[in-house]
Amino acid sequence: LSSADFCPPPPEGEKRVLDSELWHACAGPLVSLPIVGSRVVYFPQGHSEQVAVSTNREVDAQIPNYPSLPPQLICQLHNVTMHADIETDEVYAQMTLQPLNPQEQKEAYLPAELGTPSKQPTNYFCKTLTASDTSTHGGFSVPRRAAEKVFPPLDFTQQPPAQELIARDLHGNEWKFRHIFRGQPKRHLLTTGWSVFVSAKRLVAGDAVLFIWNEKNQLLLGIRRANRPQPVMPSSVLSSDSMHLGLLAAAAHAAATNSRFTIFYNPRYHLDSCAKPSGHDIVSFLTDDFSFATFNFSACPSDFVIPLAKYVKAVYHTRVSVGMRFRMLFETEESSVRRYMGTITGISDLDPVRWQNSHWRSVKVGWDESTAGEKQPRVSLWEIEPLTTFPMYPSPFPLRLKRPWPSGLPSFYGMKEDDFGINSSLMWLRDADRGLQSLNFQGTGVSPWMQPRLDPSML
Amino acid sequence: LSSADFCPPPPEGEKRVLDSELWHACAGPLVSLPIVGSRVVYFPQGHSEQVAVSTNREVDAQIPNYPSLPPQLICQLHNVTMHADIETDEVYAQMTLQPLNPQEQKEAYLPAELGTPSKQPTNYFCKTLTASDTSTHGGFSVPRRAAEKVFPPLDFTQQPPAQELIARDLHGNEWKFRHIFRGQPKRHLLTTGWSVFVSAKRLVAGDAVLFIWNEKNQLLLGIRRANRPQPVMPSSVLSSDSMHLGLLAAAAHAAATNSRFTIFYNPRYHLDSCAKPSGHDIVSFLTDDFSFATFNFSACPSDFVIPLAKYVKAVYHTRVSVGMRFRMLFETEESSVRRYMGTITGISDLDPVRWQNSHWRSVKVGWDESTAGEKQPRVSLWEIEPLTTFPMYPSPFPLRLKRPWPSGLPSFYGMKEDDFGINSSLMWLRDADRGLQSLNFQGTGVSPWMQPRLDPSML
DNA sequence: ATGTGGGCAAACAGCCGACAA
DNA sequence: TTGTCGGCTGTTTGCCCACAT
Repeated sequence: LSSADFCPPPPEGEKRVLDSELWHACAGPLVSLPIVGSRVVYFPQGHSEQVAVSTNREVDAQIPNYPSLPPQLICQLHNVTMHADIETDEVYAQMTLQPLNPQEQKEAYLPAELGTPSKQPTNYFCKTLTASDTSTHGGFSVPRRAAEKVFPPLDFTQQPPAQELIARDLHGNEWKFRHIFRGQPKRHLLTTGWSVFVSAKRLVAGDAVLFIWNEKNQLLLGIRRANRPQPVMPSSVLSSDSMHLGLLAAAAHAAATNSRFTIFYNPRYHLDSCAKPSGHDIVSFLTDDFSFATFNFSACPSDFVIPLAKYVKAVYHTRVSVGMRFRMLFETEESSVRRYMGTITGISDLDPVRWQNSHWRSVKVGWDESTAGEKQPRVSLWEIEPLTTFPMYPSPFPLRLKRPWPSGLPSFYGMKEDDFGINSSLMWLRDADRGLQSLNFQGTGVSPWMQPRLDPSML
Repeated sequence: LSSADFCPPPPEGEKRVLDSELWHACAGPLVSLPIVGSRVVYFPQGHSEQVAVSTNREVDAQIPNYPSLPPQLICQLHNVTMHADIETDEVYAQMTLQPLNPQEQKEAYLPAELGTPSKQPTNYFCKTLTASDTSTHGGFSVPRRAAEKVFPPLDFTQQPPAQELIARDLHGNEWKFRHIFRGQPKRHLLTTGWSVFVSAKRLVAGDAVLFIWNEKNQLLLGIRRANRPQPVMPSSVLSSDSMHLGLLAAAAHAAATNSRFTIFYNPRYHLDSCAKPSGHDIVSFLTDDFSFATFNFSACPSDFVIPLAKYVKAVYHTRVSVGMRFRMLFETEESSVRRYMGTITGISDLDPVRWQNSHWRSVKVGWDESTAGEKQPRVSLWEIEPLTTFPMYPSPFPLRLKRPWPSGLPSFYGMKEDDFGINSSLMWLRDADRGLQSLNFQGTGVSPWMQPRLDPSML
């Protein structure tokens, strides 16, 4: 790191604010963070999953339950800070949550709390590094369109045209590169300075780099490592069991005292590593669907902190049932998004012992494409976009519900709804969740999840 | 790492057993591990301290107490495994502990449970690397005596005498070096292969390397990094608060259910980073001292899992008081040990709120040497070796005790003691601890710790 | 006894266009 | 359009000894 091509970040005060645009670009198009000040739903179960992945250990069955800890906590999101691992540049976020008491949950909140979809920057490009790019033999071959879009224009009166680029990474470090247009045929290359960057970041072929030209005319530089087998280390600080206990204890304590607690969210640990989905029967089923143009269905595969509005909409305002077809967004190799289609094959608790009646990954799914064998066989309601193949209003038949959906509730997010309407909806939500947990369906022979809809008036 | 001088470890089954001798050599002469199967005392408070150091965060005052969790747990040590960080080679140990119920604590145990002092290997040497050693310009200059003692003898009929050495590190990786005896004057050098090792381990001048020639005629190779400012990263997995909660919850749960739990012990995090000790009054005081030749006082500065026998001896069979002089072992720069002297300046709770009546670092001390300004101002009873300047038997005066030390108890570790004697001692120990916790000294104007001795019959 | 530095040769890093996919 | 290669050159690595401490 002693090369002149690398400059440490300027002091610039105690805490430097990490560039949000770059963070999101590195995190990928599917990762969105809830808005500070908004209400979110926190899933200890999902958090536990992430800790399990990051410690590379499954949750020990010995770990006791916290009976007072429900599967989800409605929280106020007090703070979100974006971070990047100093060693690996891995992005993660720190969130401060405060569970809301019933009184606070009643208070009105703005419908805008759904969260802003992760907006990928426009002037950017992302290239997966080739063997030549990472070899010490040469520099970095810049795709032509990328160079023309993202880099400052070269002075073509020079022979050869060249300039010095200065790019800033997530930590604010500056990297200098010689950008030259030469060769036969002509091409854009980064030469001097490139290998210093590659070795400092320990990039290998298959990793990707990412350049952004932002509104302030700054060049930003990020990396996205390939999904190589995670060399997750067993932490050496705390046993994975203790970590799980700590996560649960922190949430339970915060819930009991309505005090703040802090969690780390690592978007990298989304990535699959799940068993193959079982075979599925494709059964068509009818439903209605309260879709609003403003809703963003681009769910993050394993977000365990999601906007409350998203949760409410998915759990209480969307009817799903076995056999129903759906779409879900995934990130492609080229860091764009595409939809995969699948069919719901079951609705049941992921962990009936520890997390009964949790909505976390309660939907068992089968994927249409054979290449989807590595996708999760279980998703959460808010991650999928049910397909509506029939007219939405009115619902053709009530889906085994004894009575149709209570009027007034579907327009939960309607702009014309008065405060009382919103409050009553929230109260109902709370009551319904409470009812779910106290119900015992044993002996009826049918799991409550097999019913496409739980009407609170049935309880 | 693509050099031919490095070989990955052989498969050799699923789990490779790390070389104990090498681990201890890297950990240093003061680090000893309790014996598997023995009884130990576990201090959540000390564990918490280590987590605080490793996460670089102090314990949040908001963290709730676990009222059911005493400051120390008597446990059976079921398993100890030695580990080394795959990135840094930092050594640490994993221990499986099981809290004992009162019945189990009564059962007889062997006096040998004090633990084996860390036996540093005999055929070894440790050298702090110079600028020349770590420069790319040359190799490694081996001290003459070290080479003659640890390396296989060279064939001096060759000109120059040379051989290939193969050394194995903590992970079982093999490193090949050319060992040559040349130069004017003649000296032992490691040339080819050395720089690969230096760069792979990221060694810098000031770090130390360590060669062992063991009984199986294998060459082992370890490193000990200099105490450079720890670049402790904030984990990005779990918040430090949650970690503390997890640690406490794991211990509390294990204590409540008498089930096993797992902790990591990192001898590196011993190293000071404490505030300067306050000024101290040197007050001489008299005491007696039940010293046994078999006892090992080489305490590890911050072990939070210590042999039960060591705890019992220090807490119940050693009288300490303010003003008393003591010695304590420390590791020197050259990785040997030396004694520092000091004076006890106070005895009180380190954390009167969270950990009342804990023996953890209950002794405030002042150090004789001015260079000792960086040493801990607080130590635990079992870490120090009180100096006996007066005849041991009988005690000149009873130190404000209403009655002398109960007969029979001092010979706790005596070989002639029958089972009943041992059992009654343990029962008394338990009762005494319980009594301590239930007592309330408020209003008496004197802290219980200010009394040099707590006689259980006083309670 | 051992740390540092000059001399020197071999290896590597790294810039170039040629060529092919 | 862009990945890889041979050619070429400047820099670094690394082995040797001299010399100083």
